[in-house]
Amino acid sequence: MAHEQLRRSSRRLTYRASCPGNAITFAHMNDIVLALQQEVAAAIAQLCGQSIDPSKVQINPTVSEFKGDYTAVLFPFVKLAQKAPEALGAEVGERLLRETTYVKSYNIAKGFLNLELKEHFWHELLQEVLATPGYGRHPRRGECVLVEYSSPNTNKPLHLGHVRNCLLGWSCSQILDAAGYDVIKVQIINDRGVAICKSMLAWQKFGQGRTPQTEGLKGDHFVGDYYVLFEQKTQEEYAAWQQTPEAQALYEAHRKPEQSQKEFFKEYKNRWFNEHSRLGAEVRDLLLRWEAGDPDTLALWRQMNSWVYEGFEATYAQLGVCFDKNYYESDTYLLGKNIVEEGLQKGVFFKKADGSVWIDLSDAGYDQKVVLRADGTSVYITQDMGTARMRYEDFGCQRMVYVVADEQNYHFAVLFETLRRLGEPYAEGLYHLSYGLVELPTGRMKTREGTVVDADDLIAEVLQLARQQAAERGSSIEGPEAEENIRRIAMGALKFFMIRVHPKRRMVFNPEESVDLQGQTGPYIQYSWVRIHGLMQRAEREGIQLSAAAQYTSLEPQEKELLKALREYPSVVLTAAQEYDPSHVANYAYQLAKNYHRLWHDLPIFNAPSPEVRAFRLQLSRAVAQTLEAALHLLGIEMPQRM
RNA sequence: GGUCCCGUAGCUCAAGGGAUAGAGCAACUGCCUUCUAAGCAGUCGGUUACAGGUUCGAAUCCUGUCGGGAUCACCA
Repeated sequence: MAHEQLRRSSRRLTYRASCPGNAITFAHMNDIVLALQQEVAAAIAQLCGQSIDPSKVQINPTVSEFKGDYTAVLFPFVKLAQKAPEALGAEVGERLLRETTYVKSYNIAKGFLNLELKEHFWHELLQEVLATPGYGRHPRRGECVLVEYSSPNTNKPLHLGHVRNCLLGWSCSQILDAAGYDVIKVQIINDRGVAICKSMLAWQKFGQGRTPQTEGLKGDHFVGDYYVLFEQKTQEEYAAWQQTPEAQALYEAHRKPEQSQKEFFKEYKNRWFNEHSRLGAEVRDLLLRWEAGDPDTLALWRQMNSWVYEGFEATYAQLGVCFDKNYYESDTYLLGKNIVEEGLQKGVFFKKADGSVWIDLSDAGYDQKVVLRADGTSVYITQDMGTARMRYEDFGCQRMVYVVADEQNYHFAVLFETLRRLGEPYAEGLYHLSYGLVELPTGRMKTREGTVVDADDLIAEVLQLARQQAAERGSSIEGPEAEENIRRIAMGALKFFMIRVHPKRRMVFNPEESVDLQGQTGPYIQYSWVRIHGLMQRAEREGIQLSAAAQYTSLEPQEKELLKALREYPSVVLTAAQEYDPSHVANYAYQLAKNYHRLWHDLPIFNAPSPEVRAFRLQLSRAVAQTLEAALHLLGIEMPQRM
């Protein structure tokens, strides 16, 4: 099957249009940016005599070249206030000094009003982070979101593309959960059709009763091997057929000018398979028997699929993903016909002379699409309509997210538009989380060329790399704990590598270089956590009191940077949820870890010059560790105890 | 050909319309007798594909051009 990952969207369904949650912008209380926005808006409003929307006031962290912590951008208001930027800044700055309890000083550079905050603000911020259980998690909204991801075929093992799909789907689910939604995770398993019949037939003919157990193979690989074997045998049959007089005659009769025999037969293969191949005929026969419910065929089908599921479960367990419900194409492939009937009655669909049913989306920039064949059987989109409604009936989710590669953008655009015209109640909440294919440096992965990167192989390789690096470092721990640490590091590296790039981007994976463990990586972030973990253990051992922290008054820039980063976390989660984009969380965690590594290097923590500085830095470290752990948890990355 | 997506350092990627476009990798150079060097710091590397436009301000928004990809099945 040409498309391993059966599913797809369009950006025309923008978040804003489809997401009612967008209106709720929860931020934790006393947020400094919200407060500054309001104060600045009020100050400008007073100056120019008309009300200003606080959300239009842009507040940024001050760039390092200037003195200050946060900067209000005043350019947009100079015309309104009819003052020079500097004068406007001075008036707003003075008012902030007067009216607020937290602004210590200000300075103006062009239209930028740089604000320096008083020390007590930083202490309060730190205490709030520490005192908020699940800091960064948002209140429950009582709204349900269903996320579909993975969507495997049962004729072969999972590959690199599925890994990206699973990691995106999982992290997106975690992020939506943290943003306050009730998330249902599902997969649709493509368990029927020609592909699995090929594996079945090959096993029947050549398997000689072998099983995954007798061969010592994972079930999905075992079944996949028969799929490959089928393709090999077919190729052999085709090669032999090409030598026959019948084939030669066809070539002479139908060749295009200048077309070589090789090119001709390459093009002719599908037709040959359908019209001449003995194996092709047998597969079609098997599929017919499956559809007729032949008991032997169904028994074989169940047997082979159960082998595959065992294998999938093992891979999912390695990836740390799971599902609340599985949907099977064998259950859903006949669905949607009643919807077609409704659509005809509503006049959304129309019937052609041959009896096939269509929808005309040309006014929306799409084509006419068939939704039911002339013989009354379903097509892909019919099933998807049926499945969508089934899910809505199962869970009542107003929003459903499909994590599917971008090659299916058109399909999902059409599906969503169709459901909208049918007036389905969840239609506005449909979203296709469309991600770019993972490519190799040589281009797209191709089954036929044997360039598919297998998921299990990939995981094994990264594990091996992490093990090797741990050995080189002369790890201080051994046994099961060491192995668990290595597993977390390896998977952390793999997951961060896949998630940190924007979903929509195609990404290139170079198996030669594998996955880095240094630099901008998962282990880099884990390492900063491990450092803190070590400090905390020591603090506990030595019974260090942390209550003196508030006595510390002259904060270092490195400390403020960390606190500013901590403040951002809840809004990062929200943005990631709104945009269905886990890469925001990944890049945030990296920034936070980077800031911490710098502080670690620049400033003594345990050996700080005074007990209150030590207490403050330990508390700050704890807040960073807590936030890093929470952020990585959203990506499915666990922390090793030691590195 | 129509539609959609993408084009940022040699490579892999960041950057809510905001100040001098940032990281990592690769190459070179420093830093372990102080909390773990899977770390830190430095050097090198950019006309953000190109041309216009909008704006106080554009990698970001608009138009066009060029380049890459996907898709345009009564396949799933």
